[in-house]
Order: sequence, then structure tokens, then C-alpha cells
Amino acid sequence: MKRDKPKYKQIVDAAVIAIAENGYHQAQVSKIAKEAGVADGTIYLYFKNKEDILVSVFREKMSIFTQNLETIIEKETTASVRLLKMIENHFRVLHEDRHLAIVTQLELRQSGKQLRLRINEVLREYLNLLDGILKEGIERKELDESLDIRLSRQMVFGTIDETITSWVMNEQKYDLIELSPKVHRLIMKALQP
Amino acid sequence: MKRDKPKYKQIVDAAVIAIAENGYHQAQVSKIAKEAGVADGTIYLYFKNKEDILVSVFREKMSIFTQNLETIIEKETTASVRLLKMIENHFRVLHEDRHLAIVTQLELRQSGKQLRLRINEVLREYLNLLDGILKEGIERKELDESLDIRLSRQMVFGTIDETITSWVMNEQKYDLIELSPKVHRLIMKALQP
Amino acid sequence: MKRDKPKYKQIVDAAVIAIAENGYHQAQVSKIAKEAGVADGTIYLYFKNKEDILVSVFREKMSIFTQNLETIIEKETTASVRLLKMIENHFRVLHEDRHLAIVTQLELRQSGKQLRLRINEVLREYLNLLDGILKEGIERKELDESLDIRLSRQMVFGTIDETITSWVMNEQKYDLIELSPKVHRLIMKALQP
Amino acid sequence: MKRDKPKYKQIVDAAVIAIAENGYHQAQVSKIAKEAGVADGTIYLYFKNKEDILVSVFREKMSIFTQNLETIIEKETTASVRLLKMIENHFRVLHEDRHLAIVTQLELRQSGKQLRLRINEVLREYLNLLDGILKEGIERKELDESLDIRLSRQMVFGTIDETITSWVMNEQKYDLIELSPKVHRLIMKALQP
DNA sequence: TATGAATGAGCGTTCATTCAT
DNA sequence: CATGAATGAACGCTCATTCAT
Repeated sequence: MKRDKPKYKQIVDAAVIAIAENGYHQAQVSKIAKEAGVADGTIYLYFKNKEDILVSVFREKMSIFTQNLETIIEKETTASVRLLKMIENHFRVLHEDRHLAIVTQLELRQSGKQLRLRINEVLREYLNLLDGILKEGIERKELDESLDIRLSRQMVFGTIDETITSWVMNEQKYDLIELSPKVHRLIMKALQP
Repeated sequence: MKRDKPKYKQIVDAAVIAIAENGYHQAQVSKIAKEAGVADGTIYLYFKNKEDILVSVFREKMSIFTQNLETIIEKETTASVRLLKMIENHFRVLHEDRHLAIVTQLELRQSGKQLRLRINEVLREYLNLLDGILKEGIERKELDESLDIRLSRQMVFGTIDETITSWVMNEQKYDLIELSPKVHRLIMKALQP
Repeated sequence: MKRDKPKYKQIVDAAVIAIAENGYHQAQVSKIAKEAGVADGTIYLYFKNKEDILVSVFREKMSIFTQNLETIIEKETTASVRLLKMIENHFRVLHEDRHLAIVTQLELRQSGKQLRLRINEVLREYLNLLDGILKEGIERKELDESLDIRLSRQMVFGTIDETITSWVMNEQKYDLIELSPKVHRLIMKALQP
Repeated sequence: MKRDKPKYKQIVDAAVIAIAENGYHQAQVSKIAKEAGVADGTIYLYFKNKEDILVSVFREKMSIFTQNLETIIEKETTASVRLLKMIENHFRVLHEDRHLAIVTQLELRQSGKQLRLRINEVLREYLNLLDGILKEGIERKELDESLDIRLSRQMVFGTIDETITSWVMNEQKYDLIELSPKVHRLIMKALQP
């Protein structure tokens, strides 16, 4: 409820760790509380219920991607570079936070339908930015004007998502970031005029 | 354990319906048993535990995709047509079985890490066939020889998967099958020399 | 749900003992289950929830009073004797079951409003029989015809109830049954023409 | 602990309102504090614990009945008139304070055994005055000399209490005060020589 | 084989009370 | 005196699994 108090972020971060280390279904509220160094009851001063913690985790962390992407769109002008930076950003953030990668790619997807829907609302914002990049790219003739926006977005996001999930499932053995140019090249080939 | 007895398939089919109609977390063993028309205890004569039912659901249903894809590879010779037929097949099977679509795209993903790993083993077989198509296409110069197989596979599967999930989440409002040529065209652009 | 199975009565009786010995708020479901010699979960095969156990306790036990009173009304013909037998019956049943007396007079009254209302529905049946005795007594000129039925019923039941509660609160030190004629005489004086 | 400070009465009054409006089990300390316009912690400067608040509520409010009854005994001389005035007083006070009526007749009875015993101590004072009226009435031959004091008291109080509870449960739909003469007449018939 | 009654471990949430400020 | 953020113990209920018949 009080999202600016330090304890709020403290609990969100603890939740990421607890879920990553124990799995979604084994991340009991008491474990999150212990990880955060607060009492069980304290959780409920900052969150309505357990689902609220999980949505908050997603919203707080997803905002990193969204904010970075907004900055990228401001700084860069071509669709191609914007997409490259977007991929790099997406890969880098998750590469640098193993726990977060596990949580977003594997654990949070185990949530029930209700939670999934609320998570998708948050994701929508990120995808809207991606749509914007694609639309502007088409207007500027940088991208193939016969492209279907929705389908293109699904390809871009689906490819990125599948690449990361594969990497997480392989226990993050290889370097994800250096895949960026290859992924970018593949995607651009599909999108170019 | 006895996978050929009719009751085995009966329970697997009941599980698909129970999960699709109630959601993963509300598909209790007793509901599956009732849907199958057997007693709760009977389930355990055919399956080791609940997870075993779910893995079996995935294996039995995934084999439809795999078998169809094997036939496609036999009949068709070019990578492009094979991929088109593969997309069409994938879309058609799920378009014709609403329950199965919901289960594979949404519900089964809510399972724990252990189950997901076992499901991925089953999926591997399908992806291996896809890898084969890509490899042969490259050898025959039909596809860009600089392609990274894993990355390409992730793009193809990621795009297909994301497209279907979007469709399911939109309550299957539009026609999935007629998206096939557009998805195929997009993918081929990325893969072509 | 299955009220005729022996385990149903077993649990109801266990609940009376558990509540009498521990108090309403300390009679956890697990204590009732232990007292009944069944597992916690078994309770829920026979009762919808904890409230359902408590309503059942009251209904099952109250039916003793109601059935006895019906027999008394059949056998006896005058209002005076019927009331005497009713008082004797009420006192005797609770005198012979210390636990039940504690539960009905003290513990069950601690229940929430919802439960209280449901308990009152059960009690209504008993009070309706009492109303019948009073009405018939008035018609036969055995009782004062200027009596207000509701008020008279409240006096009769209020006096009986208060007498028993006092006895329970005094730790059942004196003999309740032998109070019957005195209570009867007092009540009859008020009701007689 | 400081019962004369204004904040003490402020909290007691807030408790009556909070309990009447929310029910006994939903009248959390925090709600009482809010209703009283003080912080949760402040409650504990004036009361030992929650039970102490509730006993105080009963003691403070019961003193109204007791004081009025003492005045009545001083002013009136016959047992019959004293009882009539007592009934009228009891009915009037609760008729004029809906919240208090709900709290004393319904909500406060949901308290645990410990609290009920302490409440009964407070009630004893009132009942002692009633006993005095009855004893003096018998000595003066206004009442039947064969009466058992305790039993008579139980009848008088039981009838009054049951009448009020019925009225509260019927959502205070009819006029309670005008029942006084009828209740008085019924009781006097039982007590008269 | 098939049954289904019985089991019991496991967990999200509430709320009276405390105590540092 | 007053505050209100923090505490943590306590409990009803579910459901996968077993086993006597």
C-alpha cells in the first residue's frame, strides 16, 4: 500500500529471491518475510495478499525494462537500432540478475489465471512501446510496409522470450548478451522491406 | 503404467477436459476421476501420481504433432513448404481442439519446475524434427547458410507459440488457421538467404 | 452430509465434549477430531465447515427436547401437567448430561450472529410446541384468557433458561430436577385464571 | 486505569458503538480506537487489555440501571410499584439506546467464559437490589411468603431478559416500553400471595 | 482390477499487544 | 501522555495418496 517506503522494495526484492530459490509454489509468505527480515504480519501492511506481492514483483521489475526502452526510443532514431538496443537491454537486465531471470521466465508463469491476466496488463505497456517502434519504422519505410503489426510483435517478443527461456533452462551456461546481434539480425531480416 | 489399456487413454482425455474447464489448480484428481468415470483410487493403477498424469497428457497429445510433422517431412521436400505445413498443422490441431489449446498454452505452464522439465523432454523430439528441417534447408542452400540453428529454431517456435498463446488469450475470437501464410512468410523472410 | 452414518453422531458427540471442556473458542476442529478419534479431514466428509458442526450439535441435541415434548403433549391432557412434565424433562436431560448443559447454556451462546440465527430456527420448533400448550390451555379455560401468548412463552422459557443457566454457573452444585415443582408452581400462578 | 479522565469514557462509548455496528467479533481494538479518535496504543494506557474494555463497557452501562433502581427503591414503597418502575426503567434505557440494547442482549454474550463470569459479578449488584425488593415485599406480606427468593428473582429477571432479547432479535420493530404493564401484571400474578 | 472412505501435512491471513519515538 | 508500525502465534480447510474390502 505504501510503495515508496523502503520496506516495500525490501519485500519485493525478497520475494524475487525466495521465488527463484524455492520455486513459485514453495515460496510461502513466511519464507518471503524471513528473506526480507520482517515478520509475517508486516507483509500485510504493504500488500493486500500474496497475489498482490507477485503482481508487484512483476510491475516493479518490468518497469525497469519499460523505462529503459523509453530512454532508448528517445535516444535512437532508427527502428533497427532501437530493436537492437531493446534486445540488448532485455538480455542484459536478465543476465545481470539470475534470480529475476528465473522468476520471470519460469516461476511467475506458474501463477493462476487471475494473476496471469494482471501480469499481462503490466506486460502490455512494454509491448505497446514495441508496437510503436514497429509502426514508426514502417512509416519511415525502414521496415516492410506489408507487415502485420501484431504478428511482427509476436515474432519479435516470441523470439526474445524463447531465447531467454532456453538460456535459463540450460542453467544460464552460455553468454546471453553476446547473442544480441545474431537475434537482431534474424529479426531484422524478417522485418526489412 | 499400462498405457495401452483403454482406461489409460480414458483418463488422459478426462484430464484434458478437467484441466481446460477448471484450470490447472482446480483440476483435482477427484475431478479427473469423475470426468473419466472411474474411482479416485483407480487413477493410481494407471499413473504413479498426479504429475505423471500431466506428463502423460502432454506426451500423448504432443505425439500428434510429432507424427504429423514426420509425415510432412516425408511427403514434402523443400524447407519452405515443410515449414508452412508444420505451421498449418500446429495451428489446425489446436484450432480443432479448444480444450487442448487451453491446456497446452495456458494451464500446463502453471506446473512446477520439475514437471516443466519433463514436459520439455517431450517437446525436444518435436524441436529435433524442426532442427532437421532447418539443417537440411541450409545444406540445400534453401536457407541462409549463416543461420544459427538454435537461434532459428527459437525464432520459429517462439513465433508460433506466441501467436497461439495470443489467440487463446483473446478467447480464440479470430481464425487461427488463416494466419498460417502470414506467419510463414514472416519466418521465411528471416531464414532465406 | 451423511447424517445416518455412525461417524456423524460420533463427531457430534465429540464436539459437545470438546466444547464443554475447552470452551467454544478453544474447541478447534483438530480437538474435535481428536476427541472423535478421526483425522481432521474426516470431519469435512460429514460437515461443510465448523459452523455446520455447531449447528448440527444444536439440532441433534435439541431434537431430544422436542421429541420428548411431543410425547408429553400426546400423553398428557392438561396444560398444567404438560408444563410440569416439560420442565422436568428439560431439567432432567441437562442434569444427566453435564457437558450438554454447559454447551447449550454457556458456550453455544458465544457464537457469531449468523450461527445464532440458525440456532434460533432450531429452537423455534420447541417454542412452537410451548405456544401450542399455552393456546390449548387458554381455549380450555385452564389458563387465564387475557394472556398474551408471546409474553407468556417468554416468561416460561425465560424462567426455565435463567434457572438452568444459574445452576450451570454455580457449577451444578445443587439438584436441578427437584426444583421442577417449585418452578412449575411459580409459572402456573402467573398463568392461571 | 484512570476512569475519570474524559478519554476513558470516550473509549467506552466508542466500544459500544463499534460493537453494535460491527458485531462482537468484528469489533477489533483498532476499530474501537478509530471510533474513539485515538491511536491503538492509547487504548492500553486506559485499559489492561481488550477484555478489560468490555467489562468496563458493561460496568459503566450497568451502573445506569443500578443507580436508577436505587432511586426507585428510595422513592417507591410497595414491591409492586417498585417492580413496575424497575421494568419500565430497564425497558426505557434500552429502548432509548439501540446500540446498547444490541450490545447487552446479543453481542456481549458472545464473549468467552472468563468475561461472562466477570460480567456476572457486575450484574450481581443489580440482582441484589431485586432480591431486596422481593424480600421486603415478602416481609410486608405484599408477596407470597412461600416464595423462593432465588427462583423468584430468576423468573423476574429471566422474563425481562427474554422479552428484551426477543424485541432486539425482531429488530426492535414494536414498542418495548408499552409492554411494561403486561409484563408487570404477569410477574405480579406469580408473586402475589 | 476396482473402489471410495479415510488420512494428515501444509499455509495464507488476522489481530491483540508492544515499544521506540 | 500519545502514537502507530511492527510483531508472530494461531487455525480452518484442501486434496493427493493409501489401503481394506
